[in-house]
Parts: sequence; structure tokens; C-alpha cells
Amino acid sequence: MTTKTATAGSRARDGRTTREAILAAATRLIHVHGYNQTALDDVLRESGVGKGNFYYHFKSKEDLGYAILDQVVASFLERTLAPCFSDPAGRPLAQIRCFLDRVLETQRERNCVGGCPLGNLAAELSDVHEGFRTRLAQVFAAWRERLTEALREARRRGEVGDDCRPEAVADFLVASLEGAILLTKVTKDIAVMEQCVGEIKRYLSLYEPRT
Amino acid sequence: MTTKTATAGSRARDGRTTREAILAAATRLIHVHGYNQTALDDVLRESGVGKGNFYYHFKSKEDLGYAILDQVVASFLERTLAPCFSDPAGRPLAQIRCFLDRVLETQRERNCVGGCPLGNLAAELSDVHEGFRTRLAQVFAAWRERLTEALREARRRGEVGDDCRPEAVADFLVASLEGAILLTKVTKDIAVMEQCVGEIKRYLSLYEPRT
DNA sequence: GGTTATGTACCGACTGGTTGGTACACATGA
DNA sequence: TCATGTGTACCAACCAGTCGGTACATAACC
Repeated sequence: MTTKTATAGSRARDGRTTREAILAAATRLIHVHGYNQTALDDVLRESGVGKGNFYYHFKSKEDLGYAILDQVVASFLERTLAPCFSDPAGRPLAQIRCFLDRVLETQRERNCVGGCPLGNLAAELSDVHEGFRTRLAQVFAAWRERLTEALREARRRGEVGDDCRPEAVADFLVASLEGAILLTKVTKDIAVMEQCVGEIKRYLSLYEPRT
Repeated sequence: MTTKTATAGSRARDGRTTREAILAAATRLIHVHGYNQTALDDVLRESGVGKGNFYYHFKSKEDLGYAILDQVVASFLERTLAPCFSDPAGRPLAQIRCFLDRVLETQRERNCVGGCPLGNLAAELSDVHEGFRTRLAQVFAAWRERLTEALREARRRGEVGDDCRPEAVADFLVASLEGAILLTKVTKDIAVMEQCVGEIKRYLSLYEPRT
């Protein structure tokens, strides 16, 4: 109903559809100000879209929130998670380490500002908006699942011992990364992130068979 | 300026001062709804205090925020952190493990609702309110310092090896705990917290000399 | 081909409700 | 009577969402 064939649909706006322009602005704003603290008017001003137009493309602010979540997730999967696990022949543990470095690099690039978009939304909305909570829980589950899969493969290959419980380790990896990002965001000190990633790597080595 | 001598000052309200009543209600509300999303009127209704009275005791909502932060910190230090490290003769690693269990227990009691008050505020305000950010950073530093101290003592006693860098390990402990609490809050599954605490303990054992 | 009709995309003023904060009257006790 | 508390009415700013209306393309009908 809303999607059109490329050029058609909404009028061009820097080559993007109106919907895309709104999404881009809102994603940026919500990343730093949070969902509730981002006023619709701010999004409108930033994207140059009128109010009526906004409500033509989105049912409500909540609707926009869900769309943003989808976009953040897609971008995370494509740009951060997937690239590290793309090679099916690659060694799982190395892939996980690659992923850790990539997350660290993201925080460095962003100058410790913004934290994790998913983590932020989780902290802000989990206890207050069941719909968002459920959606966020699914996202984290998918993320954890990707890591669990890698760890299972690592076990199959003997890269880690049988004492490694993939689900538990994956949960912990996600948790400690989220925590590290949060702590980095408060302290505004990238060294915190570096140290944490370093310790996560040491933790992972725990499961490698003794050489 | 604000503190009074026990019974004196404001009139009694269930044996508490007005200030205490406001603080208690606000702390509860902010814990689940966040700082910005907690309306002053909600705090007023919940505490049964009038608006004029509120502004007699607090300069602004921001002022209340700082007071709450102080209270949350005090309660955390006294009720969760300090008890585990009270015995100067106790073994540091055991004290840290005791603390981990205590945090887990707190989440269980709260039914995975609310998350960590400090973590929530950190996520919500770090990038948006420099004053709160600085204050929160100090709090986390103090928390980390307490753990660093225990780890240094552990090293002195030979409970952990020289490869254990107390500051880095303390940072990581705080981060992974915060992350675990957050993930538990999204999933509403205490098993996540249990698994994470379990993995943190395994991680700690990494530094114990081989038996 | 020209007129009428329809659906898509868009605009900005407005509304009803909420929010942090103020003004001020009143009470109480030393 | 004067400082300390407390309640109530009120305000300006803000915010999500609505509404009436415009612009324009394509389609339908004669």
C-alpha cells in the first residue's frame, strides 16, 4: 500500500522517498535523545517533511518507532553482525573476535556518543511498552542465536571444549557487550570499551582447549 | 542547607519528612518510568505532597533528580555493595562472588522489572545532560574502585595471578553486570541473569592459579 | 480531446491535553 | 510577628494527533 516502484510513490527528496527521509532523521535523533524525548516536530524539522505528510506515511509516532526498530536491526545485522560471519569456511572463534573488534570500532567512530541503539531502547521502553519490549527481545534473541550458532560450530570443530554451553556463552557475550557500550557512554572513555573487549577475549580463551 | 535535624524541619508524614516522602515516591517511579517520563504531578500524587510544597523543598525537577541519584547510590552502597565487603578478613574473591549473587537476587526479587536504576539513568541521560552524566560516571567509578580494591587484595594474597589487571577486570565486572541486568529486563527471563552470573564466575576463575 | 472523477502526496494551522514551574494565600509554631 | 511549611490556582511551552484544503498525476467517460 505504501511501497511503490522505486521512483514512483512519494516525491523525490534528495533521491530518497519521504518515508526514507523521515526514517533517517528519526533514527539519528532517537539514537541520542531516546524515543520519548524525541519530539515529532524535531523529526519533521530535520527531515523537512510537513506534519500532514508524516501522518500520511505513518499511522502514529509508535508506528514510526516500530519502523525505526526494523531499520536499526536491519542495519546492525547487515553492517556489523553478518559481515563477520559471512564466510562459511571461516573459523567461528575468529569470527566472534572479529565481531567484537567491529563493535569496539563502532564506538570509537561515534566518539562514545549514543551507545547502542537497541540497548538504549531496551532500557527506556522494556518496562513501559510491552509491544516494543517483545520486539526488542526478539531482536536480541536473533543476535544471540547467531553467536550460539557460531559457538556450536566451534564446538563441533573442537575449537572450544565441551564445557562451553553455547547458549549461556552467547547470552553473556551479548550482555557484556551491551554493558561495555553503556559504561563507555557514561564515562566517555573509549579505554573502558577496549579493556572490556580485551577481557571478553580472555574469557573466550577460557573455553579453548589447553595447548 | 536542605538537610534538617531528624524530626525537626518539615511536618511529619507517616513519620517521614516531606522531603523523604517525595524522594521515596520519585525513586520508585523513576526506576520504572525513567527520569523524563516521570511527571512531577505523578510524584506529587503518589507522595501526597502539594506542588508549592514540592518547590519549597526542591529547586527544580533537576534538583530532585540529583537528590534521587544520591539516594539510589547510598542505598546501593549500603544495601548491596558494602555488606559483601564488610569483613576485612574475608577472602576477596569470595566477597566478589557474594556480591554477584546479591545482584542476581535483587533482580529475582524485582521480577526482572526496573533493571538497574543507575544503568537506566546512564542510558537515558548520558548523552543529553552533562551534569547527570558526570555524576553517574563518578558513581560507576566508585563502584569499580571498590572491586578494584578487592582484586588488588586478592592479588596480594595470591588468590589471583599477576595476569589479572584489577582495573580492567573491575571495569568488565561492572559492565557485564549492567549488561546482564539490561538483557534480563528485556527478556523478562531470570534465567538469562543466572547464566550471565554463572559465566562471570567462570571468567573470574580464569585468574585463579591452576590447582 | 476535453471534461470529470479519483487516488496519492503534501501543507500548516489548530486542538486538547500535559508539563515544569510560579504566585500567592493560608497555616503553624517559636 | 516572622520564618517555615503547605495547598491551590494558574501560566506558558510543548506535544501528538486532527482537519480542511492544495497540487498533481492518472484514469474514465463522452
